[in-house]
Amino acid sequence: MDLNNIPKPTESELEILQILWLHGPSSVRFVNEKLNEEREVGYTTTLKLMQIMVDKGLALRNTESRTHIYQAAVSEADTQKRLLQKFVDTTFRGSAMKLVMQALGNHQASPEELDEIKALIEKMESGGDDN
Amino acid sequence: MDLNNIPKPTESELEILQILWLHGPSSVRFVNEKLNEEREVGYTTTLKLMQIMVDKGLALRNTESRTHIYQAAVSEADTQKRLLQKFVDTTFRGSAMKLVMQALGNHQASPEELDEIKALIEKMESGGDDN
DNA sequence: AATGATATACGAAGAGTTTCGTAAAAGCAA
DNA sequence: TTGCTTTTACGAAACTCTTCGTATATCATT
Repeated sequence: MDLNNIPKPTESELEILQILWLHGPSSVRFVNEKLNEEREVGYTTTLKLMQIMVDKGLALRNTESRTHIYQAAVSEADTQKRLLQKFVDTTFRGSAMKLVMQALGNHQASPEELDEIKALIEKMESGGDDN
Repeated sequence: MDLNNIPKPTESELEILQILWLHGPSSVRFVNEKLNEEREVGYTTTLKLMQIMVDKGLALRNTESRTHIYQAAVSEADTQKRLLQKFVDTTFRGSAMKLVMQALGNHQASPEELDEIKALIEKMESGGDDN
């Protein structure tokens, strides 16, 4: 696959990335077991997906030992940012604020979390040009 | 398609829904022209998609005149809510607050918008159970 | 060495999505 | 009526994603 220019991960690939981000470099077996805590997936299915991810540049693998070790090749924060951008565009016509309001309204937040958000807003309102 | 139990719209279907939500009941030609403001799409491609959307229950159509008129069969708010829920789960491991923080950080908001959010937070902090 | 377990490689089937060519029907204009 | 345009209907190709069967290689155990 094209070095540089890494594509958007699919649903299944994102699930695997979540595991790699959370647990660090992992074997296919480990990832497959984690996936199977959520839903049934065959071992070779997971293997194939992870091989494709390497091909796409979403993951790297170390083939020194017989059991190959895979790791994420894209960062969680960057990926979230990219996917969020696209999601805001397609689902909220680019209005991040509408999304924020929806998210705040739908999900209940703890007082601590709300304070965190308020703090961020304060910061944005004071030094409110850059970023 | 199954009445009731309407599936999640695909990317292309969502694009079309956006147009229908924004402009109300529309002909295939109109929708196709709007789509072509963004990217090149053939007329029959748009037609086929819209027919499928009727089949899935995502859209309704009036066939009284020769030019059929389509309208969204699902509301914008409900759809956004559904898609947001799924997006939070898959991309932010269920943490709506992380998503909110990201969205606030990435996109610049006007003071008015920030105030709106603050107002919502105040409301949540006072009467903070229901909703 | 032989057996069994575990790993990767390969390829292809099946489902869903997107695209569009072609045909048929309906309306319009000369 | 005869053609030209617009519209819908139909079906299939192209593409992507997911899944898994089968083959092959590697390792450990006896």
